[in-house]
Amino acid sequence: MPSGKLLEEKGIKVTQARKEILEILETCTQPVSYENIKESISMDKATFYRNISKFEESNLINAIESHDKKRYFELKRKPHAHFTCRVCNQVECIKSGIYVTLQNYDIENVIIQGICPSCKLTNRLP
Amino acid sequence: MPSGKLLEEKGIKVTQARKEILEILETCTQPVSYENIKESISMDKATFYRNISKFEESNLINAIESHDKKRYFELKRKPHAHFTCRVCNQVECIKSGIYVTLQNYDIENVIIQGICPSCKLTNRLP
DNA sequence: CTCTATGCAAAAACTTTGCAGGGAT
DNA sequence: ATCCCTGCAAAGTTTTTGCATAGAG
Repeated sequence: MPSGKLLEEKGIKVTQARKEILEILETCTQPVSYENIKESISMDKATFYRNISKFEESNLINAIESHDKKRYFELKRKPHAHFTCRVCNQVECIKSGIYVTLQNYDIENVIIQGICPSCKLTNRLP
Repeated sequence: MPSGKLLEEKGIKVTQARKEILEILETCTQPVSYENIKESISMDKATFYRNISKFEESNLINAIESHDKKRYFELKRKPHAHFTCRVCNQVECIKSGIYVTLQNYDIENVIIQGICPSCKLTNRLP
């Protein structure tokens, strides 16, 4: 979906900065931090974070906190879980069937922490 | 278990500060941040965090990142999941049966994010 | 005596805020 | 003209580091 449409649907004013952020998020298959994209986007960090906040309020994106104290963002699409590796700090989407329910709670995201296969194999241990 | 014993077992030198941290962690039923306990403990934050790092290396504790960008710590006891509320930011242990497995990954913790029953009821919405 | 732990102050890292200027309607 | 967005710089928050002193064995 064109990013302008997505914004209009949510009643968010369409600006260049907002379209750029959404286009990045639509392109990426994994959640990204500001650091990940600051090279490929011409935008001040204040603008980035202010717009991210707006997107969060409008329920457009998820934020995932990693061990490295950065926040990683993704478009809300199909619900799925995430894995964060405590060695390499990467955040990865886990599409395979993980279903969690908790009575009386609204569940918005599930984050699994541990060591990813690649770090296990190469013995990049903590 | 007396906190001194726990330290000896792990080959960590026993000090007053370390015993105090462990005693707090043994007392608390939910994960705590430095801010949670800084009133009830007479210890510099540098000492606190340095010892927390040591405990993490020795696999004595878990750390959970919350939406508020603080880290919450707990003794490693029986494996269990955690819930973090994105409204009140509290971290809560979930004892009920949540079992997650992922081939080739080492899973160390599961964090469920969303809105807790109390915030749902009182409509303390984001 | 030696080696590690502690406290204080300063640094670091990520995110947020204040403010003035710009754009869009 | 008004309202909100943007960029820059400065502030804020949590955690880490440097350094001198204190403490344990």
